[in-house]
Amino acid sequence: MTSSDKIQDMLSKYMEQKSIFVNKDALTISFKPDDLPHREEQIGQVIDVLAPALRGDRPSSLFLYGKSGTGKSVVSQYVARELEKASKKNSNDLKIIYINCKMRRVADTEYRLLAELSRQLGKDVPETGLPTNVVYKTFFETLDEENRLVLLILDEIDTLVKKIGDGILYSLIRVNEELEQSKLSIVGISNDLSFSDSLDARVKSSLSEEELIFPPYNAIQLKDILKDRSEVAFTIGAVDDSVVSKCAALAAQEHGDARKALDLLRVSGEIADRLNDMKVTEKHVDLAEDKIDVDRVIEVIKTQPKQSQAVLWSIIKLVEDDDMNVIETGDIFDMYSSVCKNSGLGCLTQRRVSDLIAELDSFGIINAKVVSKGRYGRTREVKLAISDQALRKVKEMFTNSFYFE
DNA sequence: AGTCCACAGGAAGGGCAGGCGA
DNA sequence: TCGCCTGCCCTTCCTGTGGACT
Repeated sequence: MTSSDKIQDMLSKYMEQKSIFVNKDALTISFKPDDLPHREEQIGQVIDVLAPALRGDRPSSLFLYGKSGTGKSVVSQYVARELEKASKKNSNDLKIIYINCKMRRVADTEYRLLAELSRQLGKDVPETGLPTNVVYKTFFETLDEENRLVLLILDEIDTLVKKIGDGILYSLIRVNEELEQSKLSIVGISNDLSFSDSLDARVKSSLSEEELIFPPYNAIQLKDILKDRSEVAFTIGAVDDSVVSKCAALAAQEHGDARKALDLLRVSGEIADRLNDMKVTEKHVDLAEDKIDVDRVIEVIKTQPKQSQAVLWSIIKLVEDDDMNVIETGDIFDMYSSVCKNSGLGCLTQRRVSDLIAELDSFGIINAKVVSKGRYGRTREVKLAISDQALRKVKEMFTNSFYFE
């Protein structure tokens, strides 16, 4: 039997296997449900603010706050879709642009955001090369040529402002004064409740004419959501009530995050599927919880540049060293220098390594706390923030890599 | 009260790659 | 092809800092 035959054999066995999924998409965040349980009130409020768009009036700018997985994005997109539908019926044209500012290479610089906005309006802009003021001009002109109301939804707007400041928002707000034929309205979405405090007063007052706070879901509400979705996603009887309850409870512990609840249920199903089980059990949920955590860590680390990986590897080596109780920036830099020397990697300065440590902290891979030790200086105390299981996988990944051993 | 440590972290700018228009 | 512009990664230089020590 050739290896191709073997693979074909495996694939045909896979095709013969019965799946407990009917429509797995229903458990992903890209799924657009017909109903959004427990968000009726918020939907009504968003509609109240945005409905003037249907009469061609510019709606007040709107700000949605709430932790991750509380339904901000899904509600705003849901209302946007409905508005678009209604505007088509009324032959009152309305253009909606949705941008997730957390997406890499979409909104991490002023240039890219403006280029992306122009692109969504149908005007192609090169990825780099043009002066920013030219991209500005292109966007304004394209926007004005639209000759209609444009509703711009900026999801995770706090990451945008962290990266490039609030100047761009000021320009976007002011754009209405320069437009002759079109109108622009902004909906901002943020996970960070204190976000608006960091804004310039003028931006703050114009951007948050209307504000809405999305409360977290509780376990009972999460259970309702999961139940609805699992009925679409799974074959009848594949998921017990207890499994849904467990996923809901675990996600409720994590500030009522519906995304986490859906992930848990989906991965539990995938695990059951792979084990050829025709029913999802609580055991699968436990396995799913571990898997999600490990996958997240590995994914983050894999996408880091070599230098950042070398810093993390240095930290892991120090943690493994029994003599080290507390790991500090200086220790990490020394270890990092020797890792670089052994691996032939170019050695960065301590200043840069300090930034890489801060980055690893922001990814949740390590915990870095700035402490002062009196006359022995100021430093960061660093601990690993990943589970033993994830650590094992990470070590495996590093020792198998070309660079580190 | 003053000193001093070991950094944190801000600011400025260099060098590079990718891309544009002339 | 050249000059210019951008983002990105990095270095260099610098000021700031909390609290143990003197």
